[in-house]
Amino acid sequence: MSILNETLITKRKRLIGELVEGKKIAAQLQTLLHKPLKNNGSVSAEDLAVKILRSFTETLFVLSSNETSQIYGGDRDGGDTVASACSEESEKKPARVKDRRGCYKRRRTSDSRKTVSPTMEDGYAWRKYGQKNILNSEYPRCYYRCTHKYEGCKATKQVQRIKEDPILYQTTYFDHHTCTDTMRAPQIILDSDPVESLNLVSFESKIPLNQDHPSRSMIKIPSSAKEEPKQDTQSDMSDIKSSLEDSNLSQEIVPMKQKSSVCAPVWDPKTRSYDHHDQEVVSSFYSCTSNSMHELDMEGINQWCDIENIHFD
DNA sequence: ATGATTTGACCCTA
DNA sequence: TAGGGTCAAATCAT
Repeated sequence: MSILNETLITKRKRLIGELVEGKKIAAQLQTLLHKPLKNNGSVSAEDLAVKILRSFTETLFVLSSNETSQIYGGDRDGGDTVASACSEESEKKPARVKDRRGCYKRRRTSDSRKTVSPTMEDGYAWRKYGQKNILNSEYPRCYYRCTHKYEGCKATKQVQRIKEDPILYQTTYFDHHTCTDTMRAPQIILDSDPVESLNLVSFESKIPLNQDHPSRSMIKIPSSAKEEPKQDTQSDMSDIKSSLEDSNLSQEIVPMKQKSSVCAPVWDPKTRSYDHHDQEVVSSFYSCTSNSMHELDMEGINQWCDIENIHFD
């Protein structure tokens, strides 16, 4: 069996595993939502929501990554690793190194994955390390690296607003996260845009998933929708609800459960993925255009997305 | 005090 | 050599 086939099978298994896990946790969340008072606190609704979101993000990440980078792990000739040798050496050098010659190589574009999204959030913890004005670009390009760089994770990304559609961000990812799940823990963020807030939920890693940690969900109260999202406001799930109410968004929310009808969300391909040739590879990121996500109809979702019955040829 | 962001300098590559 | 990617001191935020 070829390496390519083995990789595809591994990828499929990972996708199925993530989706099945997500469904399982969603079912737990459903139970919890129906009997919130009987929960003794061993697992919170937020924990479950966080796990679901992490599962979806992993799935989307696998789908949006190209085969080549899956196979070679993004460093097949050693030329893609930017500043890796430099960072290793810099740990030994306490002061600023003036001579940075040979410190890094310009990365190649062959192992990049592009996405276009109304939010910069993607479920990972990033640290900004630079910003540049780009020629003929109206908006600066921001450079991020994984928060866990010094633990060995080489993932980086570049984010830039799209000139033609400034509410959208084009994100280019380089390398893959090698930081483990124990390093990652999503935080729920509702996008700053009032409408997107209802439809797009993203999260970023800050604390270990498996740690017994106080609630760290966050919400962006709709403010200036044009501002770049900041992620420093902590609140719990009740805060999210009250925030929505405070921001008058609750008036726009239509309960999802409507009599006996199965209500499946309507997905809008706002976010697209591209390979390094700018060819659209999969419409893997969708935002829900329905304003009816206030109450989850898990039965409907189960029918709408029978994950465990997915078969691959 | 600690961690994140800003920003100018430095360096590499097309 | 210009443009783009990264570093790291200074600054800001918590």
